[in-house]
Order: sequence, then structure tokens, then C-alpha cells
Amino acid sequence: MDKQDLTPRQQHILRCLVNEYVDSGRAVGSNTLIERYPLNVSSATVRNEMAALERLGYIHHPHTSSGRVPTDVGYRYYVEHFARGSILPQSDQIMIRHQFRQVETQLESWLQLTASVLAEIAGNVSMVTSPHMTFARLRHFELLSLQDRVALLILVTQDSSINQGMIHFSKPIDQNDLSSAADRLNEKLRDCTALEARDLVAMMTGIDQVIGEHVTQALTAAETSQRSAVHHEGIEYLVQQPEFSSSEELRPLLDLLRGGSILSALLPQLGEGSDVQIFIGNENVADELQSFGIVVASYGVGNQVAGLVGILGPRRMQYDRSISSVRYMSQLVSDLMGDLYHRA
Amino acid sequence: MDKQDLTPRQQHILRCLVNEYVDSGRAVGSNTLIERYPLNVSSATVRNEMAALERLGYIHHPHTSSGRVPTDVGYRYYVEHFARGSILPQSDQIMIRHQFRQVETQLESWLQLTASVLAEIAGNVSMVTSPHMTFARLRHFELLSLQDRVALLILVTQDSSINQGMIHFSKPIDQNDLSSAADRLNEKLRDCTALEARDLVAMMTGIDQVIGEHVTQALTAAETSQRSAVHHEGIEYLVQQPEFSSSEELRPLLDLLRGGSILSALLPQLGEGSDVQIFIGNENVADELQSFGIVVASYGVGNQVAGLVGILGPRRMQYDRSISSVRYMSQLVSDLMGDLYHRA
DNA sequence: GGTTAGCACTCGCAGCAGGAGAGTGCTAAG
DNA sequence: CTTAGCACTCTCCTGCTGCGAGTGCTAACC
Repeated sequence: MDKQDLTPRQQHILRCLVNEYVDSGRAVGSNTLIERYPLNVSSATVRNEMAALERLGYIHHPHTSSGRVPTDVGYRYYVEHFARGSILPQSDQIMIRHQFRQVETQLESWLQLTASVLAEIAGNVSMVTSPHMTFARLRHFELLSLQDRVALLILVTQDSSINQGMIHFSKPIDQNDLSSAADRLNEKLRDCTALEARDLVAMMTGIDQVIGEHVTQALTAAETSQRSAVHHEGIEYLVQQPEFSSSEELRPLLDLLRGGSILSALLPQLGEGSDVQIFIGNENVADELQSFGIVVASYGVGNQVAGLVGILGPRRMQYDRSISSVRYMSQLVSDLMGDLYHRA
Repeated sequence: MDKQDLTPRQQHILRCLVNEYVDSGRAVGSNTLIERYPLNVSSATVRNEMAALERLGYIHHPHTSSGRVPTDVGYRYYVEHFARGSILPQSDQIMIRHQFRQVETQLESWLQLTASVLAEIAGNVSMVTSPHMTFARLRHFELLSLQDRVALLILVTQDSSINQGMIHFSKPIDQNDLSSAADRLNEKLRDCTALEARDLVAMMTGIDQVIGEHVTQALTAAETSQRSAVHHEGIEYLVQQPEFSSSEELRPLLDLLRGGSILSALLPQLGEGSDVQIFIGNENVADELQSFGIVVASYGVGNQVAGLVGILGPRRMQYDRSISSVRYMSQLVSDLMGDLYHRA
């Protein structure tokens, strides 16, 4: 796994081979390689080196007589040595910033845009989670009478996202009562996180407590529902990949994305670091992910992890592009979020 | 097209043939037919009748030597005579009502649930549009100061759905100013539709007009964005249909659903009536829909059409089940919506 | 006259053989 | 150490063949 055990030429060949395979999707032989890349050696030499690379486990042979395909280990080597540090082209950066300027100053819009930008740039399915609510502070809430005993609760958090819920009271209550209660509570709970609010509410009595509990409950509900909600975009890119042509391979993928179950498959293997994390094929712990390549990074303010952005594709993907775009987008969203929170 | 031109036996054979074909997905021959259905005639007779049905245009022959497949005309006959009036089984009705009881009293939740219930029952992709906002009345709105010159506008309509927007002012304005302006406007605009509000706002001056315009603008924006937003559910059912096995056929479908462009393809052909409408294959005016079968109905309160619920599948679908479930769900949503509006 | 048994005919499809092509590993020469 | 050459392997494509499902037609039957 160390750089030492590959000669520079082997590295170069591995790199070209991965590039070519990612491009074409077909096993690549020694001839195609010397034709399209400036290796300055003959095909026979390439064959010898390939045999060496195969012995070392970086590439492999589908059958005796066809070209080589990178193994997961080979991809890993490629990623560590040639893709990990890549940077998104200036032109893409400008394009993205431009698009973000067009859109409302609002976290949900940003995440939406992030998902579609990522999918387009990486040409794969993008995944973006909403931030944990634990992280957000309560800015304001409102109570509207709907019926005698039913009120609508509207919750605004610091990131200007809005959640709603219903409150059923045991006895009739009119809009005036609701408004004054809301005023009192707004004063006490303003700028609290869900956790802090819970403690304060515990000390209240009467109607304030009833309402307060609904507020914290709504915060937690929003948190859990958002945690499991994953924006994803770009299935259309995946279906045109040859590895998903027969639509039976597509099925598990759709299930994974639909139920939001992808997060529970992904979370166990996520590390702590703030940089981009990459999981290739069988490096994924969850069985259902073993045929995919995944590139994720977290976003957040300070050291707090708020959410994830990432790309899901076939093992055979453009890791350099994926890595650079995921890194760039996670940084961008973190910055935008930072502005939002510090400004307020 | 009239019932008269088919003998009862021909009708019966057509019906069985459609059922069998919908079930198996393979062209059905005379032998399979007499084996599985109580026709009490020989295969030769069935062959003769089939030849007649083919002459009349109801079924057709992929090649000389394989079974029959219904034509669009054949499906149409089937729908008109055997499926149009079908009713959703009691057990399903109970199951559905039960599920709706579990969910919040809120239009968006209902539509979400409607989409997933429909997809599951019909085993196809479901489509549900949000209701036009023109239809809803403004219940309340709120203004929150975000920055010196920026405020968050929160809009609550009669159906308890919430929309938000940003207002940028030309000069600084604090929360007190915002609150008092909101109070004044709330009083004037309460219970207005977007149209009525527009007229009232036109007569205002100063800050009230600025805010008022944002309110009507937000109402219209919500209307147009919701009109083009289609919840859909159940792509996973479609991908396992044999007609979409090769995933090239899947591509246009995904594009159709993703961009919400399906509505613009569908709208031109929609009639006025309140009952279920069915479009089979080439009956669809839009080219991209010609290989699909579509079952839609509108929902709304009174005579007002608020939105659509429907099912999109391959031509080969269980029309009876689709029709009965679409009809039932449109009625259910209409009823629920009626309650919501009359109660308030 | 409608119904049915029988039969010849058609055509898609699975299975198989054979050839072409791509690619390899090995050997021997440079 | 590199490379040309060559034998070998294995996939893929193509054409062929036999089978089976299904039809249409005809003649006999009720």
C-alpha cells in the first residue's frame, strides 16, 4: 500500500489504466494503453508491468484474454496518490458561485442547489442531508388558532427554516390566550437549542408547559425527520452507466435512495475527520453498498458536524472530479452556513 | 366501438385476453386462454373469434406465429365495458382510511400519503399535484427581522400550509415596525385569495404596500411552484416491469418525472369532467407519453378543480385497479379538503 | 350453421459450431 | 531491461438447425 512498492512507471501505468477504464467502461489492454497515453514503451513492456501490478493486487483479469480492470485496492491507490488532492477547476467554481448567487438566502435552497450541482458535475447521484436541528437555535415561534382546541404551531429556527405542527388542547383556548402564551414563551426560549429548551420547559407550569413541550417536541421531530431525509439528485446519470443497464442492478439502488436507508448504511463507517472520505466497493461495510463508490464530506460551522454532502456512483467513477467537487461544495455550504449563524 | 359490434363471447374472450396479458406480459395464445379461463369452447373456436377481433382492430399479432396482444383500441374497449365502473375492495378502503387517520391534519401530508398509497395499490408510478393556491385563502402572515434591511415573510394559508420568502427593504427597519405593519396588513388581507389581495394592496401606500406586494407575490409564486410540483412515488414498481427492463426505455420516463414536465405533457389533453379520465398509449397527445397508460382524476371542493391525482404505467396495466383506486383517492382527498375549508 | 379436430405452415428462440479479434504470457533476441 | 514475435486463450459475433408455440384452413360433426 506504500508508495515505495510501485515503481514510477507502474504508478503511471496504473493511473492511465484507471483513467482509461473509468472513461470507457471496458477492460483495457496493453495496446489501447500505449496508443492513447504517452508511455514511450512497447505493449510488451506494459504487459509485463501489468502482470506485476496484478500480482500486487491492484488490477485484475476478468478472463484469460481480456484487458485489465482496477481492483478496489487499485482504485484506492489511485485515489490516495492521484486524486485525493485534486482541486475543482476555476471555471466550475465560478459557475457554482454564480448559481448560488441566484438563489434565496435560505439553507434548504442551498442544499437543494448543492444536490443538483454535485450531481451534474460528478455525473452521478448526489446525496445531501439537512443539518441536525440540535445545531440550530430557536428564533421565533407562532401559534394560530385553528379550532376551539386545536392550534397550529409554526417554528422558525436561526437558519430561517420553518417547521410546523398541531397542538390539541384539552380545553378550548382562543387566539388571545395563544398569542400571549406565545409571547411569554418566545421571550424565554429565544435562541435556545432543543436541548436547552427542554430544561427550561420542565420548569414551567400550566398552558405554557403544554405549549413548550410541543415546541421542544417539534424541534426533536424536525431533527429526526431531517436527519433521515436525504436530498438526492441525478439518478438519470446512473441509469445510463453500463453497469446499471439491465435495471435489475438498478432496483437495490432505487430502494436505497427511496427509503433514505442509505444513511443508516453509510453512517457506521463514517470517520471523524473533516476532510473528504472515500469508500470504494468492498470497503463499504454495508452489503448493499459493496458495488458502489462513495465520496462524502461533512459540512458544519466550527467543529460541529451539521450534515453530509456526497456522491454515490459505480465503483468506476471519476474520483478526482468527485473528490474535488464534494470538498468544494462542503466547504461552500459550511461557509454559507457560518455566515448565516454568525450574522444573526 | 359500440357494444353491439361484439358478441358476448367475443367480449368475454377479449376480457380474458386482456386480463391474461396484463398478468403475464406475454402474448397470449388460444390454448393458454382455454386452459386458464372457463370458456367452454375449443381452442379452434377461440382462434376464429380472435381472428374476428383482430379484423375489428381490438387485438393484434406481433408476428405470424405468436399469441395476441391487445391494441390501444382493445384496451379502450376493455376499460369502457369492464373496468370503468369498478370499485375499490372494502378491505383496501379500510386500510387506506386507517392510514389517513395516522397522519397529521395537513394537506401536504395527505398528498404525500395519497401518492404512496396509490403507487402501492396500483403497483405503478403515482402522480399527485399540490392544489392551486388561488383556491386557498390567506389566514395569517408573520414578519421576522433577519438583518437591518432583510425580513423573513411567513405565510399561512387556510389549509395550514406554510410558505416563506425574503423581503429586502431599501432602508433599515426594525422588528417593531415589522410587527405593527404585519398587524395592519393581517387585518386587511385576512381570508383573501391571492387575487383579492392584489386589488387591496394596490390601494395601499408606503411600507404596507411594499410588504403587501411581497405577500401577493409569495402567494403567486407558491401557486406556480406548486402547480408544477408533482409528488410521485413508486418508480421501483415500474423498473421491474418487463417493458422497462433495459433501462433505455427508463430514461425518458425519469426525465419526464424529474423535471415535472409530465404535467405540461398531460394538461393539454385533460377534459372537464370530474370523473376518472383514462388515456391509453397513442391516445395521449404528447409523443413522450405514447407508450404509457395514464389514469387521472381531479380533486377539489365543490366544482373547483384544485389538483390532480393519477397513475402512470405501461399500457399494460391493471386498469380496473387503477381506475378504482384513483377514483377513490380523488374522492377521499376532496372530502378531506372540504372538511378543512368548511370547518375554518 | 356454428363448432371442433386435424394438419400444414410460420416464425421466434435456444443451442451449438466456427471464425474473427483482442489480449495475454512466454521466449528469445537486441 | 526492453521488445518483437508467436502460440494460446477466451469472448463475441454469426449463421445454422431443430423445437415449440401458435396460427389459419379445411373437412367432418352435431
